[in-house]
Amino acid sequence: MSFVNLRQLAGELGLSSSTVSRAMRDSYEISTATRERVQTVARQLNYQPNPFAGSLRNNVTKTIAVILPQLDNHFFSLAINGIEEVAQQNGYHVLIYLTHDSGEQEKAVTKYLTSGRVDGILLALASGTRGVGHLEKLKLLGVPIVQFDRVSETLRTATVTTDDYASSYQATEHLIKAGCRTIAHLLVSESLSIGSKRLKGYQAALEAHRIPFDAGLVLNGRGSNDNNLRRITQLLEQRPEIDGIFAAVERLALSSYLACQRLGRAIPQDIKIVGFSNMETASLLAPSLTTITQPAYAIGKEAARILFQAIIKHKPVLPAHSLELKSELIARASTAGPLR
Amino acid sequence: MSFVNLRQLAGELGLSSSTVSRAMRDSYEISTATRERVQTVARQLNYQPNPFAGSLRNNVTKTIAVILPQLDNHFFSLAINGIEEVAQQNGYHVLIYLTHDSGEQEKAVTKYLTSGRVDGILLALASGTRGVGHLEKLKLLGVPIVQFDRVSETLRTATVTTDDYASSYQATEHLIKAGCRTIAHLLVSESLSIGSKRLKGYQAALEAHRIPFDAGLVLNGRGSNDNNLRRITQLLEQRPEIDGIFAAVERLALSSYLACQRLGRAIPQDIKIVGFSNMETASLLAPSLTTITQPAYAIGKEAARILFQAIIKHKPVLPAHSLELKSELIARASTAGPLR
DNA sequence: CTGTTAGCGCATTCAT
DNA sequence: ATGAATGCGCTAACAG
Repeated sequence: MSFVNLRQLAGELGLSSSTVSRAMRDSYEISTATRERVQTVARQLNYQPNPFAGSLRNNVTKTIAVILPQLDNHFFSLAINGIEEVAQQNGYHVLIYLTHDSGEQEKAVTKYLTSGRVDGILLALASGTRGVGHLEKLKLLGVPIVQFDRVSETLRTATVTTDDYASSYQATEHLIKAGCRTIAHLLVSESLSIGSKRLKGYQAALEAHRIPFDAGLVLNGRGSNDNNLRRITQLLEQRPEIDGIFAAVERLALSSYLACQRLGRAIPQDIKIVGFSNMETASLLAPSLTTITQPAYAIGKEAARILFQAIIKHKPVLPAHSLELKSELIARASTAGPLR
Repeated sequence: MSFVNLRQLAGELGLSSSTVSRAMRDSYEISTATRERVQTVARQLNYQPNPFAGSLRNNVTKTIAVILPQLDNHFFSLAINGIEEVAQQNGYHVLIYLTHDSGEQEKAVTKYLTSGRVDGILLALASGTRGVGHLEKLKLLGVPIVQFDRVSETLRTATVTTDDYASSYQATEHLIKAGCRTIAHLLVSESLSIGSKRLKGYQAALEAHRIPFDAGLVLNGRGSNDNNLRRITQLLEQRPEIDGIFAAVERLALSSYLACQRLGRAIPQDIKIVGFSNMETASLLAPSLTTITQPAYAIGKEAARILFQAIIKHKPVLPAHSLELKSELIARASTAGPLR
């Protein structure tokens, strides 16, 4: 597909292909004169080395894979921005795979990758994943993996996460201090690390403030947004004493916001909401929504950075390289101008 | 990197590598017995063909590239969802590149791709792009390109877009019929196809309703969100007679929404806003915001589909294959419950 | 400093 | 129906 290959270029120059190869790679054993001549002609002929020949030869693909549940989520969009930037800096290419939170799809994707297609993997676990055998296999094959945000506890790799426990504790405490006594928790899949950690932070804050934990206030937000909206509305109707909501992910925060609007529950006078959200504008559009914002961009960057260090140094990514970044609780003083 | 290659597998089976190769590809000249034996053992040994050897041999990469301005935008996130789905269906891998709307970055990316790294390209043009020479070169090399959403008029390829002109006309007319007489237009880069088409739709609607066009009401929304917010606020202060806003992209719609809030302009009583937005929840969070929603997911799917047809049939992607999909104007009856 | 040669893993002739 | 030989484009070991 390239117009000209190494041999043709060498022919044009009256040199052997190995000399040209070396000249192109700035080898020390090539005279400056020939190197420059080679590179000039290469540019003229628009020579581009075939990346697959190189990969075949060197077992280096200059490519990483990013495996994600979805993209309809601000966290992941921002994370990819960070990943892609670091990848470009390192001269790497980024393959993207979406699992739609299905364990099966995740397995299928990892299977593609057992062929040595990539030098490393960045992974945010699907909520539908049960075992991690497919990932262990990849590790065994020597493919470095760095997990971010949604990580498996059993798979021993470096991880980049946020302070899920601490920020959830803080969020719940924020509600308690604002006077809430009956606080619902909208959960992501419990099998997900972020799910259980955020739940634990919520429970711990309740306990610290001597509020009994009530499992009936915990709603597992699976399924479509519409479905969640319905179920949240139901919960709020059944338990009218609820005066606070802590939502563990963006879409549940928004759904609960809508549910309150529809039920005519004034926010934040009548009921208060705190939710994880990385949508820059969400907290602005919904001024009464207090948000926990994760440094999504930084998480992507750091995860990629850790991965590249492992790739370049040919060292495994150890759990010890893990990082936990801080989220930010943004409590808006709902001071927006008149609306409606 | 794979544990076992074709030769080793052949050795294990007591066959030649060529037989095994044929058996794996279901060649007709292999007995059913051996074929099944081969495939069983291959599965047991977890044989995965080296994709680069295949690419080198066949000039087929099973990979496409998606080049985008950003990802901090709902349209592109959704589009990728569609693209990735179609790619998976066709057994293809997806490389992603972000240009951050810089023409230079776009050039750099296309340069990578002149090496035959991909079988085809899906492109949403950077607003910073001036010439399309870099893309012409790719076309010349025989790499099929399908443009979507932000397309160049000069580069002759298939495009997948929405009815930018018609929906902008409709949006503007919606405002006029709602009683607006002084309608501001918040524009994306004029050099972008979507920019000029949406502007023209706006102008045509004004003209049809005998409202003179006033260039002072057109604001070119470049730069950061904060910067845009400031400039929009300024415009609204300088021209208090403005009673309608038509925003050509999501982030400008949100910024204008915020600007109105801050200035204490009641929406929609005092001032009405219509904006392009693909954020499912935006129009819900901001019930008084009327939105034009593009079928982003479908656009991604269609663009990918057109590309794969070209790739599979080894035919060029002609402009004749272009598609224009319909957007949807969602005028919310602002019936949300009490808020604040 | 430069050329010759071999081999990465696979698919595909061409033989048998 | 199967095997032997060749080459895709490149790099590196081994000469000189």
